[in-house]
Amino acid sequence: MHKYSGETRILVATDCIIFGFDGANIKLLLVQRGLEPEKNKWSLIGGFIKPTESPEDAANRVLELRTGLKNVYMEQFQVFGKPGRDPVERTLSIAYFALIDIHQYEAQLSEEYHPEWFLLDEMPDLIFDHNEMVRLAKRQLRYKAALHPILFQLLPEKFTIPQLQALYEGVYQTKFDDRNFSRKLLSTGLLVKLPEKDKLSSKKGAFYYKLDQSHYEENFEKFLNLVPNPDKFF
Amino acid sequence: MHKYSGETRILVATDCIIFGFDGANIKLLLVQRGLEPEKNKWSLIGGFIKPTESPEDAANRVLELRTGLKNVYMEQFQVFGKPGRDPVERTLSIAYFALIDIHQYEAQLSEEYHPEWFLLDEMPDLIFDHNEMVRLAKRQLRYKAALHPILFQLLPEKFTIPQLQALYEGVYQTKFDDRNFSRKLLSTGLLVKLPEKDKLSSKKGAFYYKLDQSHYEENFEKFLNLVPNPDKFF
DNA sequence: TAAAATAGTTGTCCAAAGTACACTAAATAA
DNA sequence: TTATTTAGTGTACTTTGGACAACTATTTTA
Repeated sequence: MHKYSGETRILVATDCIIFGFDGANIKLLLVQRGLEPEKNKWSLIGGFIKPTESPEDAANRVLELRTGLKNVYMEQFQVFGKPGRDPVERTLSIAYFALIDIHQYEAQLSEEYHPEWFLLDEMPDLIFDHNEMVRLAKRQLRYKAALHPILFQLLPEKFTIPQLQALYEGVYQTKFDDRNFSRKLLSTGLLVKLPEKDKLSSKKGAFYYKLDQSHYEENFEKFLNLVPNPDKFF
Repeated sequence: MHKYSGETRILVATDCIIFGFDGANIKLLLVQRGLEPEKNKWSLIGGFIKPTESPEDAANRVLELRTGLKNVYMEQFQVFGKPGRDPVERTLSIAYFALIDIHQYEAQLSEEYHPEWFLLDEMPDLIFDHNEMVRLAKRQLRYKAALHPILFQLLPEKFTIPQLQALYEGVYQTKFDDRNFSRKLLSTGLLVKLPEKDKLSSKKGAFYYKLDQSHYEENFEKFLNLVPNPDKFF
């Protein structure tokens, strides 16, 4: 089974930084660690890679196991591998980040592991180097969202322009000009206007939009500029 | 020593996609694999992680061991971890990409492992999934170089504007307008003009420039736009 | 019925950046 | 001295980005 001789095999885990949006705030999904050391301390959702699965498969399996979540937008983020990062044993972690619409997945959240959503500025201290992972993932989210339309992954299928703007404003912790924002947004051609309105959040009501899926996929790699002066936020 | 029980430890390697520039062409540094299977077939520079070193340390150690190269610009790129990617044994590879000035490091290249530089379009077939790694790294290079001034890492300390332009044209396989290119470039404030000229490549001679190092480091994260319509190249 | 709140459109002004192309400058070679 | 080659600047036009004003529309509440 060990065919390359003289080399050391090490434990490899995946950890997932899960960003969610509930329509008003951006949150992070955490669980309480189930084993010693640091049992019951808060942590990212993670677990070890099995011999027959790819890291992507592992990340998805662990995510479903611990939270019940499936078919979630996820991308490989970064490897954390300093010796000593896990005090128990040398462990390498492949970090992923995921973006989800909190309401859409609310029902699925696992009873067994009771994961909880935390506001970004009300987060508990995390185990190991997970605080650092989160810090870097937040930065990465701002970076990538300034270039590509990934934040749509945080919204329900139908959403309003004010909702989308609130989301961007949450990510960048700033206000954008409504008029310029909606003008830019509509000019991308990414959105399809629906006949219905959302009447909950305002008196007038805001029209729902959905993504033009094929246009979205074709243009995902193209640069977008919904965020003014993005580099000042990193 | 194994403290988390019931989990499988796996081999972890680093592989490095090393881009070099010799003043005219972009090349890739490859070595011939020293062990079975696929012995003597061309491969990226890689090796296994030792128990006490971080992945970054491993990548640097392996790079120095196999090529003699030290203090090279390197960044973490992507993990390749599909089971079966190495037919011998499950191996996970953390891929890095490195950028170097070929002439600067020419003397250091290891005799023992005789690595060789290949033009991108004259590359031999590589072992395992290394062809795919190279394909993705080329794409990543184009992506990142469109946003940040990383290509300077491929040039000697003193370089001319025409050299730099040739480099960009090599990366994007296209021609840029000389006049606009140099004007954009100089307006970044990244360059310091030197009193000497390079008289080798032209009659008039082109002034040497060097990087304003502190300005470079401060602005590394800022977006730059030396490449017109960058997204058409991905 | 009027005031208030939010959604959404349009327009204007200004600055900065992108692009095309003509031109000048410096050195060498014939 | 003149032609040639390559380096680098200038100029004119267009496009885009961003700040902000004005106005309309729709519904609720006082």
